[in-house]
Amino acid sequence: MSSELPEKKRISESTIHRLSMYYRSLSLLQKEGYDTVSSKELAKREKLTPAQVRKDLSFFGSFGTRGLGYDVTELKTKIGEILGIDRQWKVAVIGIGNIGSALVSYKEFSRQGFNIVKLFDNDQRKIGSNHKGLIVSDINNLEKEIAEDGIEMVIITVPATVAQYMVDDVVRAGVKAILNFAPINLKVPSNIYLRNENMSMELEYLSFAIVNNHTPKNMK
Amino acid sequence: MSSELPEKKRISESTIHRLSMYYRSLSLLQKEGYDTVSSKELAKREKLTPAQVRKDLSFFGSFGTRGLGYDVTELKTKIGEILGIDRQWKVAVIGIGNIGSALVSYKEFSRQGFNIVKLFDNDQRKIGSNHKGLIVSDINNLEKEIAEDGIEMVIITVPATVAQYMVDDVVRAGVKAILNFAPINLKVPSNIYLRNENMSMELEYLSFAIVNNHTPKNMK
DNA sequence: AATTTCTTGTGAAGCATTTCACATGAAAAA
DNA sequence: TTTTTCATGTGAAATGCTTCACAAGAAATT
Repeated sequence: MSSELPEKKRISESTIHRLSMYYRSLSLLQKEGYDTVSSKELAKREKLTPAQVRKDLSFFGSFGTRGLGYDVTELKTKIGEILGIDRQWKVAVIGIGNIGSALVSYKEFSRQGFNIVKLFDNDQRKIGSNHKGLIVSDINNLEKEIAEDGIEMVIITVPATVAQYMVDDVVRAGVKAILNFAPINLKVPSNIYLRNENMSMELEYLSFAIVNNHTPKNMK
Repeated sequence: MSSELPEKKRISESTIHRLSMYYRSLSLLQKEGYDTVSSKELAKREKLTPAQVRKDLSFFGSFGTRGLGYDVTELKTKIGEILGIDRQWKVAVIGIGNIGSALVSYKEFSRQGFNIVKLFDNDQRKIGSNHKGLIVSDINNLEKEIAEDGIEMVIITVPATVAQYMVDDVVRAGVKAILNFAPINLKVPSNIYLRNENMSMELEYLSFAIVNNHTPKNMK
């Protein structure tokens, strides 16, 4: 006999992004001293509709009180659990160039529980150097060190030409998710999560908007 | 008598992002020596469906040849025109901290025609310093210098607490579009385009995916 | 205690986006 | 030249996402 298959709710990417937004608004509301917040207020702060807020939350449960709204601290905790940021994540940065070293000092990451604990580069001049208290490791030890440290997420900021090799290495090392800044389409096994961060794309969107006098439904 | 109102096709954000992707694939195809490409091949490279590719392009015209596909160079040119990257854009970076100074050296920007021509900071130690051949200006001259140079886009990489002031300044100076890295919701007049780049959000998405064993339709 | 006010949670409706499927037409092959 | 193959462009169908609208329930007010 087998247990029920877990119901696979298909949550959209947009919903997850909005959860991140709610989380940030709730942190602010907390600081501002609010105990409760309505979907209306939350929506206003994030330029959304109240229905959207309630629908997003409804995928995960009922967190509010009718007539009153949501308890700020409680909802923040709940969303933190849903997003998996109620814990600390070990993250490695691969490629300590301009972007890579900027990310090492990026406060928002650690604030959300993403702790950069290891840096890698292939440049002999960089290996051994200190960035914010971390020593840059040789990229040749990538697989071994990632596996040893139990690192689950990596950020890839190497040139496009070598990014795929890095991916292959970290996948072998047991990494579960990759945030890629290299402007290239990487191949990963289907059980590995990959996101691409492409900052040029955002400027291209703006360029398109200016040139075409675009009136979008919602600018992100 | 008045001329016809221009037909306001509502192009989705997704379509525009995919155009950026096609553009990049076409650049690569060009380098690889291909003269033509089918929607099938383009789709394969970007992990999309051929129908999606054709539909996206169809919003802007008919660029292909039946039985043959698209001329690589011609399509690339067309998409470049649509995205408005068939020209050079002057961009200023406001806030020369970790992220800001990394972006100054970010090659992808200039490669797509986004030229960073001016840097601003409020820190006396940074003002006057040289980054990749550019001298950091005093943020107090923001409005004047942006207007003088005819800068249309700015990238904001200042702390969240002061970002709104910067926005107000550059809007007065006549900037048309803003790419914001500060984790805050900025207010802009409705004729100004604003995009927010939030790198933590991408890690949060990955975190969610790992924790919930998420199977998304399309990981971006 | 009864009434009013407020706000959630959620099916259903309304929109938007993606995919299907095929007529059309160009190129390649016979 | 004729036939076959290939691949576009596009209405229509399917799917997915957002908004509506309201019953239900909790708090505040009378």
